Amino acid sequence: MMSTILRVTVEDHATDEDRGFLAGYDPRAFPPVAVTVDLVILTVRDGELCVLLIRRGEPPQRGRWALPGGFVGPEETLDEAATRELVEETGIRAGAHLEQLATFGAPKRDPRMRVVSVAYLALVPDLPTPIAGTDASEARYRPVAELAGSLATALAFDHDRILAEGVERARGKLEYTGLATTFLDEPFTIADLRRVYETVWGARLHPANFRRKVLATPGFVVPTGEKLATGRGWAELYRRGTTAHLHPAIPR
Amino acid sequence: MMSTILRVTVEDHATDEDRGFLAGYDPRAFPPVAVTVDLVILTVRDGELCVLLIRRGEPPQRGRWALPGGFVGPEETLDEAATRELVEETGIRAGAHLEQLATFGAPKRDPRMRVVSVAYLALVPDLPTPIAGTDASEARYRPVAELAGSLATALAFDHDRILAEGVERARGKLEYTGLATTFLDEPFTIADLRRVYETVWGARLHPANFRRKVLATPGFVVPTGEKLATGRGWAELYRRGTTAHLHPAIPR
DNA sequence: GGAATAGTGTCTTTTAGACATTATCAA
DNA sequence: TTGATAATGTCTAAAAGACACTATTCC
Repeated sequence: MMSTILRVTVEDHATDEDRGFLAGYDPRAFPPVAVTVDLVILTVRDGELCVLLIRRGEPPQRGRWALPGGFVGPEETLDEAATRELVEETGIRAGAHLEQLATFGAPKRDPRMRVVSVAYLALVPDLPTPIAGTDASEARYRPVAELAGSLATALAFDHDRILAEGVERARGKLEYTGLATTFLDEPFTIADLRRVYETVWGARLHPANFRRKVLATPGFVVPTGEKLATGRGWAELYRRGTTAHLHPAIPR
Repeated sequence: MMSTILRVTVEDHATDEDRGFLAGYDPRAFPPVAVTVDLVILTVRDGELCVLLIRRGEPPQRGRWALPGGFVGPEETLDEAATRELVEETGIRAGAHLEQLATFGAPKRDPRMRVVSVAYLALVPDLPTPIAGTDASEARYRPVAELAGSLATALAFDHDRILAEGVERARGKLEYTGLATTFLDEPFTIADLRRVYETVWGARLHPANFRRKVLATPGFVVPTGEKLATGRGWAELYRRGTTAHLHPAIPR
């Protein structure tokens, strides 16, 4: 699993025999394929789970909303390409979570040519303002609930399905990891964290039991010792912990 | 998530505007990339978790052990290519589980050219005898424990890492799905199922508690009503259920 | 003061973990 | 008969679910 900080190791696997063999090798014998990364960038904003979409400024599918993404450079690893796209689209350099989601490569998913897209899932705090790129006429966070199931709001290519897998992955990850904290700006309250779960899962959680579970999990959140007067009452403030695995999981 | 039975939907996303745009489009403008599928085919044999490996009969990396795999055909989806490879290598057509694992695309992972490999994970019963393909001089199930960490037994390319991710995915999946049954021939006993867990996890499980947990999970196993005199004592026989999700998970 | 939310404590239910006992079959 | 394993039942510990209650702050 890929973590917030990427460690990239590229090894050259060629042997001496290989190098002789490779002299007579023609890469163009293979049918042309392009490899891209597409990003499902999720955040929680105003009590809604939102995804960063761009409106396509050029054909194909001009004017349709789509997931941000782009081609993988000749010297880039997949993780590097995904990180680059995340920075380009959101400006975020730290505090986000990025992991490979799945790869989509149906023959006709892009009309231009065979395009194999490696999808990545990013969880980011609400802070960032999206940045419109050169090939995107517009970039916006849009609530996932607005997009679900409606033909009128269908995304370009097969991005509806990629988004659905990303959302499902994110929902599952909250159960057994501490990644919900990556949706929040620091510091945050236990209630903030609970609202993240409630938003992503679309379900109400019992405040007292949720609090007990979170605080009983070592490394999930770190108390700052400070208190915040917010709305009615007050609340203790926390920062992100270093949680790897929640055991047992938070019941959905 | 991909299940045992594949449902493949390929859609053409081209619009009218796209078709005009595509007339002036040159796919060869992109640097050559090949897309392959590599399979981590796991089974439990003689109390050991084993993976199907082939010995490479041609360069590059001739003579090294590697995961079975091959190029994705121009008209194939990724799932179709993985299914085809699984059938070619094992002869299995039903009863196995196949899911996409992760995609590996570091620039120099294959010395021939940029190769992006979509790895799949397959869980199969012990039945099959591996089939050596045209480009494989030999095919064998080899215990995963034999391969772990030893430089002398390192696999070709980055297949050690792919294997490691496959094994870790399989271990995790046993916790919260009923997929352990796909390692077994039907019918099987609860003890057989427990030995699958013990083998994959490398840990001893409490027989009585394991039995209670499995039988308390609806749809995990289906009793046949028959009993088998096996070794010391006797045991009731079961078939695979239709379990989707184990809740709560089986504690590792 | 009233309303809303944060935090604390406790009781019940469920499930895992551990263990004892019986049943069955092979050597 | 003895030993090994399958199956059953029971006790304990841990965790979730539910609920009552107090504390604090804004209106």
